Amino acid sequence: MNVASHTKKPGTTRIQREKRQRILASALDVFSTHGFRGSTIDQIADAAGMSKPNLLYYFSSKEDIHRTLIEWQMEKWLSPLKALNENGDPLKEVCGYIRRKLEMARDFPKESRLFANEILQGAPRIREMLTGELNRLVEEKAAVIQNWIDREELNPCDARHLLFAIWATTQHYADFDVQVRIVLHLEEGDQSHFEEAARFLENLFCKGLKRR
Amino acid sequence: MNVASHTKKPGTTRIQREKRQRILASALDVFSTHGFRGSTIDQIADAAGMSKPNLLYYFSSKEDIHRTLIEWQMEKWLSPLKALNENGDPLKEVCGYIRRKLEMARDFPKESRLFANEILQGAPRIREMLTGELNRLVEEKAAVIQNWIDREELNPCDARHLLFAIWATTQHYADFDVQVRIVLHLEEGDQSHFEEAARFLENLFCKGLKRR
DNA sequence: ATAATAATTTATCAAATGGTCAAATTTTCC
DNA sequence: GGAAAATTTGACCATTTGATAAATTATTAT
Repeated sequence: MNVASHTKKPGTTRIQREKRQRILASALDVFSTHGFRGSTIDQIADAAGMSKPNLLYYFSSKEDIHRTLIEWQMEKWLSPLKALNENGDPLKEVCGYIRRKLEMARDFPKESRLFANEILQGAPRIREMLTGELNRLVEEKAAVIQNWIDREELNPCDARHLLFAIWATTQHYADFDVQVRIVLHLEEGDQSHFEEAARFLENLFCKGLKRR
Repeated sequence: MNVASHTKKPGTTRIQREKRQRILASALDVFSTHGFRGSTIDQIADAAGMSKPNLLYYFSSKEDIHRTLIEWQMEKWLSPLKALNENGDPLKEVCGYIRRKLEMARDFPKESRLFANEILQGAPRIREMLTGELNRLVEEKAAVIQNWIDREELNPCDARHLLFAIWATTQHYADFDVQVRIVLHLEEGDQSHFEEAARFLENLFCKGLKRR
């Protein structure tokens, strides 16, 4: 009997675990470059080197693959903000957060584009995640930042808009990679601009946040 | 004989001009929320209140609609940067640019998402526009900014990364609107946060750029 | 009014797409 | 080695989708 289609996660067997991983890796490739609707099961199956029915033996539908993928990536996605430590030095903490986000954009651009595609198109499949997990985390960390401001360790500013600005500027290097490379006249593999970006952003946000 | 399918632009007739406009307006709705591959001619035709074959009487293909739409929006898209005046006061000019971009994000979010979708997915249909028109404009305006820096009227920073940061932070409010509204607990139509955003960004970039 | 032209509809196609199923093959376990 | 379970395949199906052709209905110019 078809085990995989009953139990969504398990992967009891070695083969099941391996194949599911291979499929998710290919799905990340495909979904991140074409969005959900623009991606086909055939594309994912091809990329994973297996037939469509075979792929559908491991995941019950296109939605199933997408959902599993998003859940699988969610922790990595939120981890940089989770690491923001209220007991650390405010400026250092914010700079550290920016650095981590920028490293994510450099090392995991597909993951960034996966979420970008989804949110850009109205987040129909991850709404609950935004109103739930993300919202709680932002609530918590915005309070931390507000606390720093109240204690006069940071220049007054809206904590949530600060988070938006950090997300936007860092993710930009992953989500709009094509444009960035064209404007900076960079080759495909070149990642030298991430150091310039880190310097620029650290400078920008530090000047904006440091009390004098 | 079918006029519209021969001459791409004209719209000699009143009806032709009006219908083509209606189609482009609907296409903006659809393409901006689903991306090119995720959108169907049927969706656009429905939104425009006409049958698919009728729509294809005015545009020869899905690509044709998309290309025309992009070309039609390109000037609006680039105009805020074009207005950056090298003879103005540097800080005022940059702040003005940020304000204009933010107003665009507020008043034309669909247009923003249209381009965001396209670039996010590798810009397969607007590559030439990026390597051509956009690149030239950025080249010109980056030189203007570099000039201000050389004359010590602005704090030293990488002009291109400054442009990225301005694009990212302002467009974020259009492209990731869903997320922004969830995090800020806003209703669908509410636009009050744009004033907060303007204050925050002006403060951030001014502090980052002003010489002391 | 009427002929010519423009606009619209209906019917239709071929390809693509998400998904199913039974049979065949391979792997696992005793 | 062989039974049972797991995996893979190929053939199939119903819809969707981009697109066309032909027939029909407005419009417009004379």
